[in-house]
Amino acid sequence: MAHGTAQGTGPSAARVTSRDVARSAGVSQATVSLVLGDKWRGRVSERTADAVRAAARELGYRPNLAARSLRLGRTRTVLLVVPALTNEFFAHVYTGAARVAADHGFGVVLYPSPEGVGPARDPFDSARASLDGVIASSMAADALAVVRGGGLPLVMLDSDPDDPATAATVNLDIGDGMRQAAEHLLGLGHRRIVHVAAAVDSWTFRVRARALAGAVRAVPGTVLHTERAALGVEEGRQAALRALTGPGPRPTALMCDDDILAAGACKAARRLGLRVPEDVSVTGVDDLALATAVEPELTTVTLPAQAVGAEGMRALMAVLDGEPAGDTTLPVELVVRDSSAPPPPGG
Amino acid sequence: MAHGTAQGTGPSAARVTSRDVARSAGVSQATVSLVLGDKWRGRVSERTADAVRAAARELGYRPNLAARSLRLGRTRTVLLVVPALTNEFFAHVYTGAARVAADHGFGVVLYPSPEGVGPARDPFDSARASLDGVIASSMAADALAVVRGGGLPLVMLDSDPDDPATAATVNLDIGDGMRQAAEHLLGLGHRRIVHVAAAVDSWTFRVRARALAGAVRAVPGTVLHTERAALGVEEGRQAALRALTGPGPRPTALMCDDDILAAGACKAARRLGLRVPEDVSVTGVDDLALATAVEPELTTVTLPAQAVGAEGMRALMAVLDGEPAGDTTLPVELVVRDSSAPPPPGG
DNA sequence: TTGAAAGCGCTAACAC
DNA sequence: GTGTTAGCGCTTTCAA
Repeated sequence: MAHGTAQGTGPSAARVTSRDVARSAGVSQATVSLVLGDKWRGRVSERTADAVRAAARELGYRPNLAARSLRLGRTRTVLLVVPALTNEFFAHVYTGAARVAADHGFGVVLYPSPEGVGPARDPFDSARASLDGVIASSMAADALAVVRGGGLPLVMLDSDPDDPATAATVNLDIGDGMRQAAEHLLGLGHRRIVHVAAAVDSWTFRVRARALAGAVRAVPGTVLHTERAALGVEEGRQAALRALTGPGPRPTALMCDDDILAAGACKAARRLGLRVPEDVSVTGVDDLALATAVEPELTTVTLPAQAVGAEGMRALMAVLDGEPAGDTTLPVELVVRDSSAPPPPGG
Repeated sequence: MAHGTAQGTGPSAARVTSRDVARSAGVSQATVSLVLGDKWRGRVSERTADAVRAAARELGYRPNLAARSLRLGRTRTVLLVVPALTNEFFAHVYTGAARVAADHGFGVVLYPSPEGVGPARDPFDSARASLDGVIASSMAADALAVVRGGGLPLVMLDSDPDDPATAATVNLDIGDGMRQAAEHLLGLGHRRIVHVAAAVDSWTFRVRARALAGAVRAVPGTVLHTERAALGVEEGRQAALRALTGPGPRPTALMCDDDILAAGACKAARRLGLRVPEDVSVTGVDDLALATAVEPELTTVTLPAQAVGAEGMRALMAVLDGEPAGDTTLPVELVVRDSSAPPPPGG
């Protein structure tokens, strides 16, 4: 109480340090550190410990993280790099990752790679926290270099497992998801399919294209075309429009690389006077809130986003503990809703 | 595991420090600090400066932020607390805030208050970075206490400007937005309106309700009811269902507190065999991507989310510089799209 | 059971 | 112009 107490609103009020606590409790600063760091068992008397804790509470003591980090050489903070904040998928990844991190006493700092494309600005400069490790999710190829630069343990999510610079990867079996969707449509009788593909150069989209092509080719008499679109409703609409109005017989199914493109595809169909799913079937990937917000509700591949984040963080924690951490692949599942049906009789 | 010495776990290579740079450049460590901190003009010779920079680049030197923070007592990092990551609005707030922060050499750490409701876990514990200031956006009343606890300069976004603990506020003229929407519908001839209100106790939603009630009451012969819903498509659908199937004559317009609820309202209408906008008009607030992803595209109030973030950060920067920072209110605007029209003839 | 002291990497005041 | 030095607040030996 001697000097301006702890919780002044202003920045001015001098911070309470462990020395203040020590003085107030009548012990040395080292003892404070021991007690509050929970390392006092059998080294400090119960009574002293209580006094320290009381004093700390009283003064509103908060350890200075910068000092601790400096001393320890570790920050207990990891960076999560995502291509976009606007996509729910990454919000869920964050949630899963943050939960596991918290269990280990770690914090997670989010770094949204600007615009999701192009080389990210240096996150090690922008996120001013010092970092113990990095998790990067679904990065486009050219945004990767920067993430790698830090020389920190790196776990990649939804990315090429063969990348040599990563300590571990956690992937979605997205290829299987595309296969499920394709087989669903093929089973319904569709033979002319257009892949409305994301115009993003990343592993996850390359896998989708490959799996889709494989599944469709396996059935004789099928035709697969591809239309590329940037990730957006309007872009999806335009790509679908091209697909539906191009030369030759009209496709009966549009398989979109994500739900946003699928929403655009539905709009394109509707504006052409086509009904979904009676005239055209549309499928997405992600199972965002959007998938059930639109009408008809989308048949889509649901992705365990939170599990991805959680597994990724577990892997990183293991790496930081010096344990090995291999590559994980999480299963995904098709959810059939109202945007897919057998092709029209003539189709 | 008691490893007394420095860099235990990390990526083997011991970190390059400014001492290493100094040794390599053949100067003192202080000179390195001067040069790299860009404070050398007229104190260090051009040649020495060059040598230092070359050595730093050569060795891949990165200053230890923890040490700098400790020394300076400031971190050049601010925390942005948002109720939910899944909402695009906050993603844009972040973008605006981060841009301004970067211009001032600051970084922004995002703290998504868990679940958007209920008391947030302590962000000063979770976001491990030490902080210079806090910006909080659209917080529910009960989540606020925690944010306030840090004793740091606090700027509130989209929140009660009369709150005494804040250094500054940046608000949207959301009341005016609701008024615009109401007058739009009233002007089209609607007289039975239901407010599909967010079941969230925060300033922004209280203002919406009040403004809406005021605008509707100003026109004689109008009836305004309220249905409450948690923020979600399904919840919005159910609330709208109640509104459309309740006793008495059916409302001709549903004014929703945000686009997500509006999407749900559209679904409810459609499932009842009602057309939007011919039988019921629906409006939202936010102008998310969702607003133009659904069919019909939503008439909604567009919010300058990025400007909110940018203004908030400017205010915080001012406060940190010891300058005054008042309260700002940003205008909003109704965008009329396809979900609103005159009420049906009999309506 | 407790205290004294070193030192993490950096910046800035001050000496040379 | 450049080097020396003190010290930010903390954790952790080591000595008492």
